Amino acid sequence: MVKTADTDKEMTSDAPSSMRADARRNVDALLEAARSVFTESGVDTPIRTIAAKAGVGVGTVYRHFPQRSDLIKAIIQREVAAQVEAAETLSKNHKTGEALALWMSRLIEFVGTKRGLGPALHSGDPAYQSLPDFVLGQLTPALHRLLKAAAISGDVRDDVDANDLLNAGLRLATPTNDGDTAQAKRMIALLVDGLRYSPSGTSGEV
Amino acid sequence: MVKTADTDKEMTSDAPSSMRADARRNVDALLEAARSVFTESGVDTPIRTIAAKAGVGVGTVYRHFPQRSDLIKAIIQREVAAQVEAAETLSKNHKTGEALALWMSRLIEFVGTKRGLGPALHSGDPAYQSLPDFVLGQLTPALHRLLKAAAISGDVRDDVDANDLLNAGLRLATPTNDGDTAQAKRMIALLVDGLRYSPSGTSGEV
DNA sequence: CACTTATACGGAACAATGTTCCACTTAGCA
DNA sequence: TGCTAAGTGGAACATTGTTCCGTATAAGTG
Repeated sequence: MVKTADTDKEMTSDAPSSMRADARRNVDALLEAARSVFTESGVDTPIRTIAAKAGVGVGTVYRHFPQRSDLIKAIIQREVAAQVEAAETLSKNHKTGEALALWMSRLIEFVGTKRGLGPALHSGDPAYQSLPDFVLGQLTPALHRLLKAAAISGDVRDDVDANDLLNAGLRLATPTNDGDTAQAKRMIALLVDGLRYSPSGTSGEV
Repeated sequence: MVKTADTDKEMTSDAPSSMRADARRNVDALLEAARSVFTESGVDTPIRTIAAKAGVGVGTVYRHFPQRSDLIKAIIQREVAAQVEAAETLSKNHKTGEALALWMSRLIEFVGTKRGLGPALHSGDPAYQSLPDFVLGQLTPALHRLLKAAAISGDVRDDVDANDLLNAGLRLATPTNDGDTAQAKRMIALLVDGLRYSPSGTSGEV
């Protein structure tokens, strides 16, 4: 279910047509190699391994993707876009609160796609530095809209920041080492219930 | 298995008296060096650096602490014990729900103590492998008691697993790269509010 | 097509770090 | 004092990130 019917033309989204033919070919091969390696072995797989799988030298990898995060970004672009689109779709087909809950839950599949992506997002490792900005930058506006709509309709409280919620969601969505997502589901659900709780009652302060 | 009365003398907790004097000296020096290095530079500081700071060779480090996590464990033992003790103290001085909330919030200080400890707990890196088991093993029973008490008194719902909650808490408690804990506080508070919400639809909402 | 050149390539080379191994040192003991 | 098992230090090897540069070639140009 991950792979949708791609047109068979590789859409690398990273290849300005001004690029030399061999360069383009190598970029494509790298993306292809990285895609499979990231899924199987994780986003922290050695560069040499990816280079070998793509049949190029490491120099070529660094030429096109100076930082590891650049390679990851190129690869998860689709997933990020899909997550953003899901916000649109969900809000059309569900009540605001439910749409929000479903979108948050969908973060689990988003993060689960590439092994190690979750930890990478919060590790602070300089090799991944630009990843959080990229992901948060894309997803925050989408979540913001869902959250605002749900707040206005009264499905959830209105004192929660989209950025906080997204960060929390991404942290909880990261699967456990053994790849089990059941716990993630429960934790996300618990967090979402926090949105439904109205602090106006008793406490809520710590 | 609770720690029995530590005296305030340097309690390395890793030094059976059967140990040779020089070995004991080295272990102490290592713990001292590691403690400061972990706080300043993070738990992923190179072994060589720690060895140098302690004035020993790397072989000596590996002799006493075969895995990096062994060194970390020795160092955070106090903090873990303090967090466990806090459960006791809090439940004596607060209502059940409040005690639970405060304890969850205290995870932020616990995790914030050593730079990089949070990510290490969830990274899946084999060098830290035994850490999660160690930490969860100590903290889960404590949280379980708090959670159960709060559920019985009706302060929180009763369908949440202590392990799930602890995992979630630890993930959310991990500070952002810049060391800001404000967001962590808000996220934890939101999670705790999820405990107060009753999924059956009625009772939780006042 | 032959020639030129900017572009790209590959991989050797260097640096940082984890980890092992063993010749040498020394604490504890008789 | 001398013996021996325990402990030490750091050289040596393995892995990986990253840079650099001599070589190869795509794509124009005449």
